[in-house]
Amino acid sequence: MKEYQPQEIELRWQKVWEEQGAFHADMDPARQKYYVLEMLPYPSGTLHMGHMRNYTIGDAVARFRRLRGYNVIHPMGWDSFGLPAENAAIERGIHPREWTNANIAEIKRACIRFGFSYDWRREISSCEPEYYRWNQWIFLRMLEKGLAYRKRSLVNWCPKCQTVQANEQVVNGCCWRHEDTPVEAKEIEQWFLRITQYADQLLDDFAPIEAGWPERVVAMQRNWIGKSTGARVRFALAGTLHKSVEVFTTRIDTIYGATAVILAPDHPLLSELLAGHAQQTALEAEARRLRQQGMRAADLETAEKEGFPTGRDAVNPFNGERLPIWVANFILSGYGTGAVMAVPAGDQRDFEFCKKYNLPIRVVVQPSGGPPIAVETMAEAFTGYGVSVNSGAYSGLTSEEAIRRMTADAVARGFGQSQTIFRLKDWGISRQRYWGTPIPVVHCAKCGIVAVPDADLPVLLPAQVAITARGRPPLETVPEFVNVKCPKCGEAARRETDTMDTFFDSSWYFYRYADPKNTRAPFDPQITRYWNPVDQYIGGITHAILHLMYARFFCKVMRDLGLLDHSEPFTRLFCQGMVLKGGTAMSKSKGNVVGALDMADSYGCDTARLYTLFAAPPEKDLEWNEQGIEGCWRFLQKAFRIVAGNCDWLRGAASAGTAFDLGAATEKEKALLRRAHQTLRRITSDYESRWHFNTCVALLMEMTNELQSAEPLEKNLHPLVARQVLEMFVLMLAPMAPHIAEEFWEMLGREGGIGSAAWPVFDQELAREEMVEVVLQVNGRVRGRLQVETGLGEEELVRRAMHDKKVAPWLDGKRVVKRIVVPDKLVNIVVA
RNA sequence: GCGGAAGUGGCGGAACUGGCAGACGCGCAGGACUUAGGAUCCUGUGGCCGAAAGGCCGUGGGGGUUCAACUCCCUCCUUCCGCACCA
Repeated sequence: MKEYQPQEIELRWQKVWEEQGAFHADMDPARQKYYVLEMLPYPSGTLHMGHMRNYTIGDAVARFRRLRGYNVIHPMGWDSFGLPAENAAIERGIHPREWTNANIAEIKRACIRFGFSYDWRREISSCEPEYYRWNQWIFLRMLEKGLAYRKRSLVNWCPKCQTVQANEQVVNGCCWRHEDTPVEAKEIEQWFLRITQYADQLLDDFAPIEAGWPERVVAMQRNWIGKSTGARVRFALAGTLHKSVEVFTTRIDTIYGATAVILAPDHPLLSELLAGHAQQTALEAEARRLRQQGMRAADLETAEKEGFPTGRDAVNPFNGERLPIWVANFILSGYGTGAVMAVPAGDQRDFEFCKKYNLPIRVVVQPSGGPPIAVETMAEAFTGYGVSVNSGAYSGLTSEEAIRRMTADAVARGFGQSQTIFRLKDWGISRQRYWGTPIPVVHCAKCGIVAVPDADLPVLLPAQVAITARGRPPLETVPEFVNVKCPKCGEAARRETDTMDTFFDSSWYFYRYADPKNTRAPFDPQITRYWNPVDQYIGGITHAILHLMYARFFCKVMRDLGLLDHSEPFTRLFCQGMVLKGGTAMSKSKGNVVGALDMADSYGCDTARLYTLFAAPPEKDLEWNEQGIEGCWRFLQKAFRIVAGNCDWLRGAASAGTAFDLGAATEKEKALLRRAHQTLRRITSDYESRWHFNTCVALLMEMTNELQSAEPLEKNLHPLVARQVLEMFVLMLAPMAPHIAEEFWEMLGREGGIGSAAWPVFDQELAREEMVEVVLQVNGRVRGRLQVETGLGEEELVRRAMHDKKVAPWLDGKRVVKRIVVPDKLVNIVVA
């Protein structure tokens, strides 16, 4: 008998698949499409089971959908621009392209070795001009629409990356790549994308797809966008005629309780307010200190609220009261107007600040119901809604009503307006580094910023550049790149030397997969109309905000450009858990990496794939256990022995051609058919919707155990029964362990490969149990069990239950109060 | 503080709309086959009491609803993740 030689089997089938183009998918309007996508990887050096888990899940889904008859597109490509390549280049003295392409080759080799069913004809690599020219094209369309613009502003500068990072790329005040290095505030002129213009859509468009997304991702994005509705109110500057300071508030109803106005330390009005102050210089220095403090976001939690009075007053527009204007470290210049009205009784931060500096506190909202609040005994602010008090004509109104009326009055009297603000800010995409897409504009002394004409795209990234990490764009050092003629006036001009954030590249790549070779457009809208949106996207939670929000933004922009007819790029999103070793995520630096190719060498990739699916449900973290994988290895061994031991007689019996009469089936035959169809029912729903691959594997293990106990099959089973059961088993196994499944299929004498097979058809009749075990309870406790024929009537069930010899003693001398019957499952007799 | 997820044997985890808690696998124990086994097969494996039959307890703690609760409600505790002075 043949032995299970996974490496041999796997390499053979991988070759067959490649020769047949088994995973090539082409547009076919007659067939229903299914787009499965795993987040495209950044080709860094290390490759471990953590990566492979992501692709294994996607591959199981893709292969299952193919068996179900869908036209499945399942592409793979490379997010190949980016800093690590450039840093590696600096360290090793090789070109980023060389480093990147070597890594791509390595990952691709592993993907092929794991048998992932990608359509490699659609492979893309974002560092190739064929791809990034369309980044430039899209950028120019955004420029035309006013969605890309240039502005000077404070940005997050990572000293290690020597470049700017977007707000989304700053984690705990540090760069997402260097979590131990705080970003610095730097004022710099750079390119922004107006993502804020889509803030409302980014929130609202979740509604139809939300069910298919992990809750926490939706919650995180909502949180990040941070919509807040309130009012902008203008406070006149006391002692001036027309000067004023504006605040934003969500609680205009508490304005009678305002006892100060507080500005951010870098509020633009501050220098003017301090002009002429006796301690002007000292206070300006103090403001600078507070501002620096604000940048260290990491220790904000413990940061004490600090501030100082400017000596100037503002006038409450509602009652004319003069309020001192303060400066404080906890007011953020980038949010709202960079200034607030301090209402200590109604806001905990204001409360703490006013307590510390002995500013007055005035209660203006009383909770409706419950004891009234008194200033003297107040331990914390009351931030809830209630009833307005001490608020002039508005006293007695509910908070909601007061907000409505006071906002309306502020508008009518000309010192306020209702306003919605967002925490989300525009996306800064300029990077002062080399290995990225050149931004296709020219700076002309005469014409200003001039777009590179479409006909001149791509603006090629020069190959020969001296890359050093010194904080200036490396492209500046290439005269033949920088010095150009202005496309408009023809005079000498300078080319833009910043490159794009690589998140630009990955914001639309899933459209390019649909039409990867297009030389006239990023993609043909006719083709993306068929393939997109992505039906199932799979990737790590790390991109919950970053990539996933940018991609949603791009989708909406491209829709408005007339390129797409949908508003959301990913109908369903799945975030897989990490693979851990020793409790932490695998990483080269921690030395706890389980190499993908090592696993393929020692167990074969089918076992490795099966184990990653079996050891934990896919959304949970998975602790890699060397002993655990043995179980999957044994399972495949066992399955192999069963198929190999029976394929000869089965193939011989195939020509017999007799029909099988179910009526004449033995108990063993019926039991196996029943098991097969029951397994099919459960596994189909587990593959389709629940994604509990761990239970899929468990079900197949049970089926194998049952087959094994029916050995010798030749003696115990009619060949048609054995064949049906084995073939069902093979097809159900195929999405998870595709190579051994192909081998089985062939061993069983089936031709054309699993690619031409269809998912088995469920047979209700065969799945039906003839006998069931009914649990007998007395007062809810199990006291006995009963074998009965399926569908037995309630009356009869109760009768048999009460006469059961184990149940009867518990009923003895008791009065039966109630009888509960769940047909085919349980009888519960309640006695008193 | 706000938002999200989760607490089940020695371990990873099952239990679908309230109906047998612990499927499947790992590990462990015993046995079979064997020169040998780290191969394979069989049996057992939540805790306590008991020779056994059987009984009692048991899904983070406490309370509740129900004939019946891992599942629903209240409350508390713990862990993980995200955001964090957002006005």
